[in-house]
Amino acid sequence: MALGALHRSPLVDQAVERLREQITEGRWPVGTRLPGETTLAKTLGVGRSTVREALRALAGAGLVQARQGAGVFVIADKPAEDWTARLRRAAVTDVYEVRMLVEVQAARLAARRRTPDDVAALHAALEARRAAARDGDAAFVDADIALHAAVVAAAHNPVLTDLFAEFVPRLREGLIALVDLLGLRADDPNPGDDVHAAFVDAVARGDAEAAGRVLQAELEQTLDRLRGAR
Amino acid sequence: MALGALHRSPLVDQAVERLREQITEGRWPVGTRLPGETTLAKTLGVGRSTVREALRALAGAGLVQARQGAGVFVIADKPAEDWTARLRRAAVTDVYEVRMLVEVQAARLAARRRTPDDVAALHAALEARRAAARDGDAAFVDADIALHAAVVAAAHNPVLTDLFAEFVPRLREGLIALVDLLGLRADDPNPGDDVHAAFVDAVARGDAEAAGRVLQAELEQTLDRLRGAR
DNA sequence: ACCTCTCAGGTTGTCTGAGGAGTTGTCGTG
DNA sequence: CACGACAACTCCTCAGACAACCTGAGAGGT
Repeated sequence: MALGALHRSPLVDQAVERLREQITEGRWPVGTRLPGETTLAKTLGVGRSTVREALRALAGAGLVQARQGAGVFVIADKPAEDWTARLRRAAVTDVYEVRMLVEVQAARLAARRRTPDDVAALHAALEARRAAARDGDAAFVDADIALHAAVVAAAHNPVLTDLFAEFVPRLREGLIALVDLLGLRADDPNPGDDVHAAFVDAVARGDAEAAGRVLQAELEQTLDRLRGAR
Repeated sequence: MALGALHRSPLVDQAVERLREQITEGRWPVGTRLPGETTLAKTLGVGRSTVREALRALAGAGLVQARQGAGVFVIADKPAEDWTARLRRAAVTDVYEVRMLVEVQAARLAARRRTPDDVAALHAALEARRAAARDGDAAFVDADIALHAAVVAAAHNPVLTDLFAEFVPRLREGLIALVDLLGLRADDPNPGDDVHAAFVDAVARGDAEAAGRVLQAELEQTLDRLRGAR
């Protein structure tokens, strides 16, 4: 058997495949407990270590979760769900609105938790945004987003930082289109500089209230423009 | 050591974390070979089988690939994981904090946009939460989360709704553990009922300010408890 | 009848030792 | 220089042992 295969695949990989199939096909629905390792070893015809490694691989893929003393449980039945693709499908205004909700609160947190390093990074990002005034729309939007990302980073919550990062590609798309469509930089190549400076200053001072208020006003204005431009 | 849960994490998970870090931080760039199993076992201070399982988990996540006789090679340096997997790896407190930021703002939006149908759904969810006071901790937490999800839904932003849904599994886990650990329902089987009622009322009245304030106070209290229970 | 405690059985977690199978670089030989 | 044998490395698989842990059943008390 398997004469045609150039490489006989390791037993672990075969076990992973067989287990994954049975999970996606609903033999073990989400929430149920899998048979014990020794049982699986017998039914699959392999050693217990092999079964354990196969289960680890599935755990790494996010399909199962082991709880010592209790068993191995199915926690998902589909390989993955791409959140960035989900955002791409959504309306820009919806994405931007959520970004606003998140970032305004993040700014409040940042004003309370920022370190001297954060403040330095913020000022550097503000300067970079000014320097990008000479460049094209894409580069300017990138610098703008980098400044906002620096604020979020100053909140010191890894989940928050990663969440914002998820939004970046879609925001970038929408903002570049907006700048181009409305000619926002026609007369002033560096729009919103004063607002951003005031905002950075509020975070640096630790004034959570002002930081949230200024940022919300700025983002709401852009959101209105996005709604109008649709 | 406090990898992010309320229980001690297994050695395998710790090994996975340490290896993942070093990969994402560029110590072993894409394409390079990792040290051998025995070497890793010595440097990580664990047994060989533990290292093997950790490597399997990373392989399942798509970060490395093993070739018999040759070694284990890095094939990607960024997680490429879906968002729920990311949340599962994060600290409960970090996840909860972001949830708080998002939901407080969502509540403000909901107070402005809620329809009569939304209000009816909110009242139904509140009743369901009261009815669940008789049930076990898991059922009660489910009812509680369902109420909060109903509020987010009333904001009428599909991205926001889906985002909250991503948080649910991790929140559920953490909250059930918290309720159990602190015995929150020991004397009162329906804790926080008055606060939730006031909150639903504020949204129904369209009082965005009150809705945000009440919810923030409630969530902050729980967050403090989570931080203390760690 | 209800509650609490104990305990036994089953489960995953971890380590060790032993071989098998495959790859790769070295080294001697022509 | 070309080539084949080979040794040293790698991962792969199994078996066994013990520890840590969870769960449910049953004993015992209230």
